[in-house]
Amino acid sequence: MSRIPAPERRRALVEAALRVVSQRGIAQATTRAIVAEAGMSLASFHYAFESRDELIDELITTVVAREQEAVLPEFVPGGGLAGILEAGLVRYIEHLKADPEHEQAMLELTQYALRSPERHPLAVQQYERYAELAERSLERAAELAGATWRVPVAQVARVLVAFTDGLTFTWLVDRDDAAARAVAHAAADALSRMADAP
Amino acid sequence: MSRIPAPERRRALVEAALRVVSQRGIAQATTRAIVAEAGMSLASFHYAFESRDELIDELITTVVAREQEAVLPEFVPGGGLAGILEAGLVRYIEHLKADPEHEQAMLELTQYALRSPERHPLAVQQYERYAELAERSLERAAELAGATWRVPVAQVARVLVAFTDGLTFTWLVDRDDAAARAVAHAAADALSRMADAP
DNA sequence: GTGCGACTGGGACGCTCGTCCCACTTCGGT
DNA sequence: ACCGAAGTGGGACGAGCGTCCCAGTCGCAC
Repeated sequence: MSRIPAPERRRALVEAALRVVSQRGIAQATTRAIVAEAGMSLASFHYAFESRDELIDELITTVVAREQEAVLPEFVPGGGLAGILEAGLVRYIEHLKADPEHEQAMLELTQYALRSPERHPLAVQQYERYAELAERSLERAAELAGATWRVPVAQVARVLVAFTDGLTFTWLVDRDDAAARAVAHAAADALSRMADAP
Repeated sequence: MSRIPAPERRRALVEAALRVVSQRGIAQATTRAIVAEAGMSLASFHYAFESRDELIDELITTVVAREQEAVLPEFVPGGGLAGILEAGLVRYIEHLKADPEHEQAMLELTQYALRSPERHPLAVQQYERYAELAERSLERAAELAGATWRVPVAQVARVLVAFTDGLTFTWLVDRDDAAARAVAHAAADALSRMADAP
């Protein structure tokens, strides 16, 4: 094995861990499985990280920080605010269908963090980040539609996050695209009513 | 230990397993933890069950079959359909707050089932059951409000399940009651628009 | 009361887990 | 050229896991 400085190795291990969690679940993300995925020896793991817990924590923070605005809204001519929001959610569904394992991994990491008191803040952070991204999308959508939010955007954002979560979870179970679109439609409808049209 | 016939022991073990999963998560629900919770010896476990997997499967089916219509709607004078639905969802929030660990356990069991191909059908069954319960609640709500569903109720039910799931998951993370009520309000609003008032 | 099948308890098995140790190799600065 | 620090590899550790075995004990039918 070629020599790799520790910080770079940390990054490689985090990436490998994400792949293992996505493909096999967090319970199967053992030090040995991660190291095998990264093509390293077991000793390298504990040279780069104090413990498995330290890696999992870094995995969560890394992956949350990297989260993109997946549902950045685009203008839909004639659709109004509801149409723009629905189009955004439909695009999220496409993203979900393209990489279901990633979203499943996110959900699993959240639930994992929820189980230990010292990791709970990580889950809260994760959802604050989601809310932040949702907020930006909602502001952009209102701007495109020429509408203004009647309710504080931060509050609307939390509703959007909850709707997206439910959409994701149920789709992961039943893989029913039509049902997901129905949820997207209903959610967009509900959200749009929290704004005033110009 | 007094002598207990195997079928009864199975039931006791399933109950103990549910308590362990609720309190400590499915990863910690080891055979030893479960028998300790049930106050039995380890050998009794494999006298009643072939394997841990068999118990987990039975735990999931048991707990799904037992699921109640938690959000059975009541008439809310002057509220209309949206009001009735929102009241039902608010009652679900109360139920969630009263026993968060149980709902968390449900979510965990679903995600666990999602991870192995032979268990995936259990998760699907679980959500079919949820949809069925949601359907009955929606029919009852429409009846109380004197409204009729414009969209097939089964389809509305899936949207309700998704909304409830999102509500549950996000509340488990942030424990924000106000945000949960906002989601309930928006969800009820969206659902009520899938029906025609009389 | 006696026999047999149902049930019990303790201990042990083989395996995998996270972690650690230590001899070894490589690299950059002098 | 060399020396100390940085990085590597294999093997081992103790603990915990699911599962199994087996000698023992109970209760019911006869």
